[in-house]
Amino acid sequence: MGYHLRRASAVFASDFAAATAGTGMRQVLFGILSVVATNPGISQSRVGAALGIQRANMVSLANELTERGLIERSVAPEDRRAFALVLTGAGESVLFDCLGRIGQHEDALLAGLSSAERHLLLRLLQRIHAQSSEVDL
Amino acid sequence: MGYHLRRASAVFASDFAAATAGTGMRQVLFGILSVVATNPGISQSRVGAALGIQRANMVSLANELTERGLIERSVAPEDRRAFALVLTGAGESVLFDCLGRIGQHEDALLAGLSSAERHLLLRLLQRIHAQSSEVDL
DNA sequence: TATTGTTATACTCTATAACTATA
DNA sequence: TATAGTTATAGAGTATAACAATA
Repeated sequence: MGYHLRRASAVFASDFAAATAGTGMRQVLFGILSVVATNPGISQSRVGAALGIQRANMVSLANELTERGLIERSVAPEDRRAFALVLTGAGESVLFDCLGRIGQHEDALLAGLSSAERHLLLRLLQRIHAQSSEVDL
Repeated sequence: MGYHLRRASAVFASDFAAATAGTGMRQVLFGILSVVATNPGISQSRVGAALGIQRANMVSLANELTERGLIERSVAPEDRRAFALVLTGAGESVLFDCLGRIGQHEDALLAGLSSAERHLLLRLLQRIHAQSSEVDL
């Protein structure tokens, strides 16, 4: 099972790269943007916990998104150790653009599966990684 | 879907590491051993094509397995450019040992899924990555 | 004492280009 | 000319340890 998950995941990963070519997006960055979009004001640590990214590795990723003007960091009022992350307008556009591109490509990849099979697959995968996730957002 | 595949795959990857701790095995190496085991005499390139590993990256991986005494390389009689790979006795033991460990751990990870759900998940994953695979062995 | 963010570091994985020897 | 294996190299992802500021 681990093997097949690994291979299927690799197929989607290279498809992601093809779908978002030219946008400078990567799977990790896209994941961060998504989490920040649905949880405005969330801290770096919490994003990392949700996505399985270590605090130390979140730093350069958050720097990258900040330097590109896709997110903004401000000191969290209730905890001055933490940064509150929010999407900028540009960040929202990039996220929206990528969601469209990825949706199209994923539809093509899943063309061989019926709608019922897709939903089933999605739910099974969720059940697998939900067990092991620190935080669910 | 790409996101959930990525996360589920990561869960199995870290479980693989835990299951095989101390054996020096990694997912890539294990994959190579498996393919060589079921296709004795296969060439490095063919292994790479089956597993999605580039020729250039196969070199150091095959070196590593050879230096550990898990596989043997011999010049292929019908094509002197290629190496024919076979498992050594030690390679078979390691593979067998890891298969046992991984089986146990995967059973635990999939405890929440019925037998029917596991088979379904496996078949759906196979159908996804079979489309994009160069070689099926 | 614990946690947030940070720096530094190292290892694995992956991707590309150029070389050699065989075909 | 095409392919198998090789070398060198660079980028991305991930993991750990140690530090400052704040809780």
